[in-house]
Amino acid sequence: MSFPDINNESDTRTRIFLAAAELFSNYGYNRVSIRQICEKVGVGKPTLYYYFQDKETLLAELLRFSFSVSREMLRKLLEPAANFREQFKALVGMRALFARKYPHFMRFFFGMNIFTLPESIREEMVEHLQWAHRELEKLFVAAQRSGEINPRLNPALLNHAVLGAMNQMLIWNILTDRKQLMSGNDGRLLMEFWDECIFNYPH
Amino acid sequence: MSFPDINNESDTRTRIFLAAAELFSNYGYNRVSIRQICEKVGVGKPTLYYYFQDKETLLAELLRFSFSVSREMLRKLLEPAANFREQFKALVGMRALFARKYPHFMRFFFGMNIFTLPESIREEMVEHLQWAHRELEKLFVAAQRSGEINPRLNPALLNHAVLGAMNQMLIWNILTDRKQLMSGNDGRLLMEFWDECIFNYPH
Amino acid sequence: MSFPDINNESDTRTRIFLAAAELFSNYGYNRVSIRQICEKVGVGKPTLYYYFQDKETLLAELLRFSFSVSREMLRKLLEPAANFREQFKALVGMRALFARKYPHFMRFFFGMNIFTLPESIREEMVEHLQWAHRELEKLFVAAQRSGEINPRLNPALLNHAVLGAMNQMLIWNILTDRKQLMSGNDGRLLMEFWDECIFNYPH
Amino acid sequence: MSFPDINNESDTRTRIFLAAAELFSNYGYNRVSIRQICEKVGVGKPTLYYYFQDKETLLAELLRFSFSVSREMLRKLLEPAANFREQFKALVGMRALFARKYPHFMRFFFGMNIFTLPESIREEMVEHLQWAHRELEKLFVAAQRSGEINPRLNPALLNHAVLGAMNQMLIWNILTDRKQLMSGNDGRLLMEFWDECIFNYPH
DNA sequence: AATGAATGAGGATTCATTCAT
DNA sequence: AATGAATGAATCCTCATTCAT
Repeated sequence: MSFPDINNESDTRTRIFLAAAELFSNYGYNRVSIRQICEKVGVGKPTLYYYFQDKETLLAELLRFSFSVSREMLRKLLEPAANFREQFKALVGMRALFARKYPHFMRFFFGMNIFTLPESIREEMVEHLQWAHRELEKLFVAAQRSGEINPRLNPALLNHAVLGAMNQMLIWNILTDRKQLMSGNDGRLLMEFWDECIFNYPH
Repeated sequence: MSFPDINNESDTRTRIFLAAAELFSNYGYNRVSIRQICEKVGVGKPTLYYYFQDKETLLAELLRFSFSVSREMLRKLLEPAANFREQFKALVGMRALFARKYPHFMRFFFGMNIFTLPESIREEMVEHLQWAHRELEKLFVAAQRSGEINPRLNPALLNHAVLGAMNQMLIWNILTDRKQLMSGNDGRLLMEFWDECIFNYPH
Repeated sequence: MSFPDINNESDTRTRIFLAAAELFSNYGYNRVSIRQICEKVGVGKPTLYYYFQDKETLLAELLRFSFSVSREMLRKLLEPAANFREQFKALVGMRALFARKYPHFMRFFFGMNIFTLPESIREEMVEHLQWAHRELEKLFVAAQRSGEINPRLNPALLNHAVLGAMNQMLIWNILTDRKQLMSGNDGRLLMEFWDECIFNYPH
Repeated sequence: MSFPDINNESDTRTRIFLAAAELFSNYGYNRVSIRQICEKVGVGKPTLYYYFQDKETLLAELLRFSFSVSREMLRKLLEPAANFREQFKALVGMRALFARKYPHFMRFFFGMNIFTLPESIREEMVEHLQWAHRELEKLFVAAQRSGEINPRLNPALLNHAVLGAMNQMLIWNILTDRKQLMSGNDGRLLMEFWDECIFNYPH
C-alpha cells in the first residue's frame, strides 16, 4: 500500500480517499454508505471496490494515512535538540499545524469512535498512540534531568496533561463551531499556560 | 420524561434502558440494532417501541440520564467551600467515582461520537458541557482571587487542562484495557501533579 | 347485530363506529390503523376489540349500516306512486339527501375500493346493488308501459345512465373539493337534463 | 421518465411494471407489498429499488402511464371531425378498446381509491380528468351549435351522464364478473341509448 | 478502469391482535 | 367496561458486496 498523493485530485483513487475522509468525519463511519461516497466522487460502486477491498479497508487506509503523517511530523520534532522549550513549543505547534493542514482528518480522528473500530485497526491505532506516548515521555524525562522543567512531575501524567489539554481545546473548538480548530492565539495561550506550570517552577 | 430507577431491574423499561446503555457503550449507537437490544432483554421489538418512541429517543433519554447524574454530582461539589484544594480534590474524585459507579455510561460517553449525534441531542450535550465549563471557571477564578492557586493562569485553559488530563487518563486506561477506568492511585497521581503545577506556585 | 343509534355519542361503541367511518372515508380502510381509531376515540385498543371482533368486522358493520340506511330510503321511494316523474325526482333527491345527511358514509362508499374488500363483504355489497338495480328497472319498465318516459330506451342502460350520471357528479364534486357533495342546484340541473332526455321524448 | 415498452417482457423493469399493475389492480395499492411484486417477477427487493425510487414512485409511474395512454387516445378522437355522431361513437368505442387492450389498467383505475392516493399523484390525476372534461365539453358545445345534438342540454351534465353511464356499465360488469369489461353489444346498446336521448331530439 | 444490474441479509418501524388484570 | 403490557409477523427500505461485461 502506498499513501496517495493527497493533492493529486485527478486520481480517482485519491478522490475516493478524500471524499471518504470528509464524509466519515462529518457523519461517522457507520452512517456513511458506499453509495454516498461514490455519488460524491461521481463513480460507480464497483469502481470503489476496484481500488479498495471493502469499506473496512478504506477506513484502515484512511487511518494509516493519518498515522503516517502524524508519525512523520512527530519524528522530526522528537530529534534531540538543544533548547527543550523551543522543542516543546514546536510540538504544540505541530498539532495546530496538522489541524490547519488536514482539518478533515483532525475532525475525523476526534469523531472516530475508537471503541467501535474493527479490532485490527484499533490495535494499529493503539500501537501508534503508545509509541508516541513513549517517545514523548523520554523527552520529558530528559528535560527534567537537565532541569529545564519541574522534575517533581510524574512524566506519564505530564504526557496526559499536555496532550489532554490540547485535545480538550480542539474538541471545545469543534463543539462550539469555531472556524479554526486551533488558532495562533490558542497556541500562544497554551504555551503561556505550560510556561507557568512546568517551566517556571519553584526550585 | 422521568428517569428510570436504574436499580429496579424488574421493570421492563429499565431493563431495556440498561441493556441499551451497555450495548451502545460497547459497540456504538449505529452498530447496535433494536433486535440486539430486545434479544438481550428478552422481549419483542414492539415492546421496546411501547416504551420508547424510536431508537433516537432511546439514545436521547440515555444521554439525558447521564447528564442529569453528572449535573447532580457536579452541583453538590460546586457549592462554595472553605478549602479550595479539598474541593478540587473532590471534583477530581467525582470523575473517578462516576467511572466506578456507572462504568457503562462512562464508556458510553467516551465512545459516543458527538459529531454524528442527532442535532437536537448534540445541542443538549453541548449545552450541558458549556454549563459545566462555566461553573468550573467561576470556581477557578475565585480560587485565584483568594491566592489559593496560581493567579497567572488563564482560567479557560486551566479548565481544559484539568479536564483534558483526566479524560486523557481515562481514554488511555480504556484503550490499554485497564480493569479500573480510574484507580485510587490514578487519582492520587493526578492530585500530586496539579499540586505541583497550580497550587504550589512561585509567588 | 343491531345498528347503532348514530346520534348517541355517549355510547363508546358508537363513538368508535363514527370515528372509524370518518377515518376510513378520509384515508381508506387499509391506511387506517386500529391505533388511530382508538386514539381518536380516546380509548385503549382492547376496548375496541371488546365491541368489534376485529378490524374486518368493524368495516363490515359499517358497510351493513350504510346498506341498511340506503335500502330503507329506497324502499319508501319505490312504493307504487301515481306520478312517476315526481317519484323519479324523489329518487334523485334521495341521493342528494343521503350525501348531505351522511357525508362521511358517502365519501366512504366512493372511497371504498370494492375490489379489495373481503370476499364476504363484497358479496353482500353486490347483492345490495343488484337488488337496487332490479327494483329500479321494474320502476322504469312500468313508466315506459304507461308512456311517461321514452319506451324505446333499454331499461338496464337507463339504470346505468341515471345512476352513473349522479355518481359522476358526486365524484366530480368530491374531486374538485366542492363543499356540498350535491347541492340543490345540482339536483335541479340533473332533473332538467333527464326531463329533456327521457321524459320529453318525440312520440 | 420514459414509459416502458409495455410489450418488451424481457426487460426487468417492464416485468416489474406489469406485475405491479396486475397486483395493484387485484388487491389495491396498500394491500400489495414490495415482496409480493418481487416474488411475482422473480427478483430480489433491491432490484425493484434499483429501478424505482420507492413504492410510491412505482405507483406514480403506473398512473402516469395510464394517463399518457388515455390522453393519447383521446387526443386523436378530439380532433375536429365532420360527423359528430361518428366521433361520439368512436369516443364511446375508445373506452371499450382501452378496456380490452389494457384490462389490468382498467381494473387498476377503477380499483384505485383516489382519495387515499398520495397528494401529488392525486393532483396529477385530477388535472388529467379535468383536462379531459374540458375538452369533451367543448366538443359537445360545438355539436349543439351545429344542431347535431339537443342544444337544450347542459353541457357539463351531458359530460357527466355520458361518462357516468359508461363507467357504471364497466363497474357493473366488473362486479358481476363479466369476462368482457365492455363487449361489442354493450357498446351498441350504449350508442342506441344516446341516439334516443341526445341525437334524436324534438326540435 | 469502469459499469449496470443484481443480491442476501439486515435495518427500523408498525401492524392487528391478545393476554392478565 | 376498560386497560397496560406484550407479541409475531409483516411492512418499506438500505446495506455492503459481486457478477458479467
